[in-house]
Formats: sequence, structure tokens, C-alpha cells
Amino acid sequence: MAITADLIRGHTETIILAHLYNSASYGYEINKDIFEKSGGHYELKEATLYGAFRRLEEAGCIESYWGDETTGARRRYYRITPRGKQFLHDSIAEWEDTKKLIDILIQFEREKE
Amino acid sequence: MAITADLIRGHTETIILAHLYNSASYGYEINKDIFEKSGGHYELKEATLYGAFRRLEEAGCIESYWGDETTGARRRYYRITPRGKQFLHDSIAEWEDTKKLIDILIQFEREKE
DNA sequence: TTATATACCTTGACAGGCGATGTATATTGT
DNA sequence: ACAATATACATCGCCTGTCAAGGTATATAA
Repeated sequence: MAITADLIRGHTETIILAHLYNSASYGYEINKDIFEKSGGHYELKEATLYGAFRRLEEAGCIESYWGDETTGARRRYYRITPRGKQFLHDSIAEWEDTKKLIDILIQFEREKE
Repeated sequence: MAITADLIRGHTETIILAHLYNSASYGYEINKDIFEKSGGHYELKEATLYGAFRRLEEAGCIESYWGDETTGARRRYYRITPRGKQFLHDSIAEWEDTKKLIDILIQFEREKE
């Protein structure tokens, strides 16, 4: 039942912050980048994406502003804040710890053959 | 905000199945094992544990039976089924994929210094 | 003029995890 | 004798992140 998407739960914000680290971007583009970066294996659902933006902005990890496009659909850009960078560093450190922990916990003694 | 426990979400069933792979056990003991195996860094909450047992049993991944203790509190033992072993193998394969995917998605271009 | 791509956003439901609480038995300390 | 602790089970209601579905609007290609 559990598909990959289920295991990514909790990493959405980290993924977004990593994409914003060096340049501001907007929802649609971020999601396309993630899709390509994942080799077409993963893509955020829009509701998940915008939910994460809201939480990150409330937490002061990102700031948003409207782009000045004169043509095409309007875009809301997001830029990462110093707090967001700190949060990203902490999240990645936590991920490294969690990875090790899960690897230990799912070890099992294989039956002798 | 996201603490380690949040990132373990979705792995509870895999962790339990790994612990049951070679020998049946019961809730309290499994949780103690996990606590020790994690070096005291992680422990399942009881509600989480028993909820996972229920789901795993409904899915046919484990079977339960009462122990025959003549003293002390009764124990409900769980043993893994062939279906559970299959599920475990699949979950671990999925975890390996997910690990790689997340590692790719949280990469970011570090600023030049 | 219809479809597709770009781009935003919200609502309601679901599922896993958690805090709190409850039950019962056995052992250890005072 | 009594309290505290450890063992061992289980449930209830809440919280939170995710998702399916739906909605709005602009520009371009068929």
C-alpha cells in the first residue's frame, strides 16, 4: 500500500528550501524542477506544495512576492530567508541521522540457507 | 518543528516486521528492542505500536496468539507470515529507492565563498 | 474555438502518529 | 502492609501532512 510518496512525507519543506537555496522561484517551476531532478519518478501534488509554502512563510523560512510578468499567468515568487537556510541545514543533518537510524532498525537476521 | 519521529512515519510497519523476521515476539519486548537497537534514540509510542499491529494483522502480514505465561502479565505474541516477509522485502527495496531520491532532491548548490 | 500549457489556490476527507487514559499482574523497596 | 515501579495490554480523540477534486485566469497552438 505504502508508495514512495508516503515515505517522502515530512521532507517536502526540505526539498522546497533546497530548490530555493540559490535562486528564488515559483510554485509551478519548482514542481517541474523536482519532477525532472527525480527522473520523472516524483512530483509534488499542488495542494501539498502550496500547503508547504504557507507553512514555510508562516515560519519565516521563505518570503513571497509577485513577479512583474507583463504577459502570461502571474507568478508568485518565493525566496529563502536566513532562517530558512538554517532550517535547511538542520533538516539535512536530521535526515542523515534518520537515515542511519532507519537502516539500523530495519536490519533483520536472514535465515541460513 | 519536525522531529525525528516525524521522519520515521511510514516505517513503523517495516521496523516491526524486521523485528519479527526470525522469531515471534510481543509488543512490549519489540519496543524495548527498538529502543536498545537505536541506542536509546528512538522508541515507538504504544498507540503507534498497537495501531501498526492491527493494520499488519488485517493485511495478513502477521498472526497473533496469546502466550502461555503462568505468571506475570499476559503477552500477545506476533509471528510474521509469508506475506509479511514479502512485504518486508518490498518495503526495504522501496526504502533504498526513496533514500536515493531524497538525497537527490535535497541537494543544493552551495554558495561560493 | 477548442484544447493545451502555464500558473495560482482552496476545500474536505483520510491515515498515521501521539498524548492521555485505563486495565491488570508481579516485584521491589521501605 | 503499602507504595512505587516494571511489565503488558489496549483504546479514544486530536493533530498534521497529504491528496483528490474542484475552481480561476491568461496565452498559445491546432
